[in-house]
Amino acid sequence: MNIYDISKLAGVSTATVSRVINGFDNVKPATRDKVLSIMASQGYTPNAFARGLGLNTMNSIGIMCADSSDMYLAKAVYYIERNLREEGYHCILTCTGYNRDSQKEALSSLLSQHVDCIILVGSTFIDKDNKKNKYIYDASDSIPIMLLNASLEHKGIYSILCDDSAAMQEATLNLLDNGRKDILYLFNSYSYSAEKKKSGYRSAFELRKMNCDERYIHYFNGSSQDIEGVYNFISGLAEKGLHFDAVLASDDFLAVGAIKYAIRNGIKIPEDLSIIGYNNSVLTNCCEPELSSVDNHLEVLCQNLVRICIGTLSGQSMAQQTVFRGELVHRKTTINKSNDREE
Amino acid sequence: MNIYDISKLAGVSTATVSRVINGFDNVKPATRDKVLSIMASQGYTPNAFARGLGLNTMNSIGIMCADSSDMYLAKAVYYIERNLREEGYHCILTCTGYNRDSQKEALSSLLSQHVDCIILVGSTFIDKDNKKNKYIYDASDSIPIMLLNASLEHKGIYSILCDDSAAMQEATLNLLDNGRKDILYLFNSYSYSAEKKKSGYRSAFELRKMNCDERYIHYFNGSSQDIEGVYNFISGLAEKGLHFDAVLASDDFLAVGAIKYAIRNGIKIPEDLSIIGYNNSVLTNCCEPELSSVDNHLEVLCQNLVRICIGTLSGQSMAQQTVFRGELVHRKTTINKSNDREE
DNA sequence: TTGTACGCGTTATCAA
DNA sequence: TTGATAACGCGTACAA
Repeated sequence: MNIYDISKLAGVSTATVSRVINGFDNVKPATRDKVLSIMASQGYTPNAFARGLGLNTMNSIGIMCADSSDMYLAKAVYYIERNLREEGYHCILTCTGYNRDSQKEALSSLLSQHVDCIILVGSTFIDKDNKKNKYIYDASDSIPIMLLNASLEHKGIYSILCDDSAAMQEATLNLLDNGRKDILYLFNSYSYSAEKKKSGYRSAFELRKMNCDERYIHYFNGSSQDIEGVYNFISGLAEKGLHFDAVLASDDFLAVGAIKYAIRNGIKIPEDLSIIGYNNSVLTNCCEPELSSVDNHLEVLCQNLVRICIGTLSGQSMAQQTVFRGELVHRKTTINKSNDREE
Repeated sequence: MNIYDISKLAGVSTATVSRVINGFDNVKPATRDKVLSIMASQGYTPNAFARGLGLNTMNSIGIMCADSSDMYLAKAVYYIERNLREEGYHCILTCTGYNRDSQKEALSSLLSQHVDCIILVGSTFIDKDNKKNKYIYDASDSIPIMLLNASLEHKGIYSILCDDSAAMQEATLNLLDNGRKDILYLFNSYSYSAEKKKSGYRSAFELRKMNCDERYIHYFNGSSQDIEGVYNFISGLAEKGLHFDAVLASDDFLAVGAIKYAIRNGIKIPEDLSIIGYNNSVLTNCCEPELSSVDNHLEVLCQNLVRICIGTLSGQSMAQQTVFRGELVHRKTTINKSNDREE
């Protein structure tokens, strides 16, 4: 069943059927009704491939993310997909992993699929050595590229992010201003976003004219599922003589490991150990005491990303960089001398 | 740059270029090399839409899931996407939500995109009233439909699932055989899979010639993010006089709520309260004590789903229903008199 | 308001 | 081993 069949049944030309399909108003109402009823009775749907060939688009958008089973990335993908779908686009999801070659391959695969736009979810796709970002710059010559939680300055690249540095600085300041001296900083990635967080931690010390001791900054090289591993990691640091009265983590799961460490060693939270996580995920609610964490308003980020994406695709000129502020959400693992806000 | 341009530059016909592209062997090596080098130098890629129009496929597969930010579904999507990508397919993801009309709409949207196959992730798409599953049966007339964690008997529908009933029965038996009398059963869905779990709970009592008291079966109507809500829910049941010495939950987050209840009320786990969750998610590791949970081997399910999917698409005759067994993973919230296996 | 005819870029069939 | 050409099904100038 194609447009020819419909046109014959309706006794009109394919052009008229096409006009009806695409809602043009220069069709006599009687003709339109007849065509519509025949299309309905035949259950006819225009062939998407033929349409794509002619119009050079199938209204599809590529979403790249390293690991859509990661809680944070999964949420991002979810928000983005829902918003795009409402706008009539469908999403091709590719989980690339963290290997750069796989990521490049996935990108060119999407390009060869002729998607209208590609969204890079998370900063793992950006290289510190800017020359190595050429694969992204090249892609942006053919279609718009959207970056979530990362930033790259280039025509055709649109960055939507939370100021992770400021958010982490705020969290660090909260700890310092509540009398914490030895803040263990845990991170598990060297991505763009992760480095920003770390710089926020450091800058807080500068701001308070304090020395930021590098011995308190530690990289956990393990899976985000392996909370027991985090516990062992922290225990190891303590056994080596490192003393700390606070833990600040670049991800909630690391902070949960710290809570485990405190509970198992009879350390009081938050009196003797304050703990702050990042992402404000469900993990914050599943431990006792509940974890204070930085919320970077992912849903808002995603809504704006889609807004800018759609705007760009419809030819409007949109902001190249859009930055939001994160927010420290206090729960039970921090002392909050100002106001003890509850969720 | 299209196949005509390449053919001109190479001084051959488009047919020959097409043969080279598709790796046919009836091309003179010298010709092939020339065409290949020209394609490479021009950075030529065949137009996917034109190819799709001719072949009536773009090697794309639709994945429907209600909520890809749900931890369990996110993992499923991840495994499926990775496996399909390896086989040369790309995935169109649609997050439908739990509303049936939205789900139907998403399904027909995928059909109109001419995907090669549709995968329904999770049993929320299946209706207890089998007549209402017509939309799935209809779809299966045009392309294969794969069901993860659900089952429907029909030509063109392939079901891959874990025997949730048996797994839940095993978990219940473990509790009963360790002397638990009053097992609170918590669930949060009426899906196919959820009903199977519940029936497993009930059948365990039958097996032990015990009475299954319906007053112990409770539906939590809230978000999986709302662990505090679960805590309140359980507290409410206790305050109303319900006594229980075990909690069995259809999802880990419900079980975590039970752990909170025990901790805050000074109830000893597992001595005075045994708790078992379901899905064996990361939540099992982020609480203290760590949660025993049923693992339904999601990765294996997904691998097999993709295997069967690919087989079907390549014309092979594949199993209509494939069932795996779940497994109770003991951690710190259960007594395991047989063997205390650790992860 | 409607119809004709061509272009979109492939693949596949057939003939050479 | 190669080439000419007809599909594939739609959108759209252009003509009427």
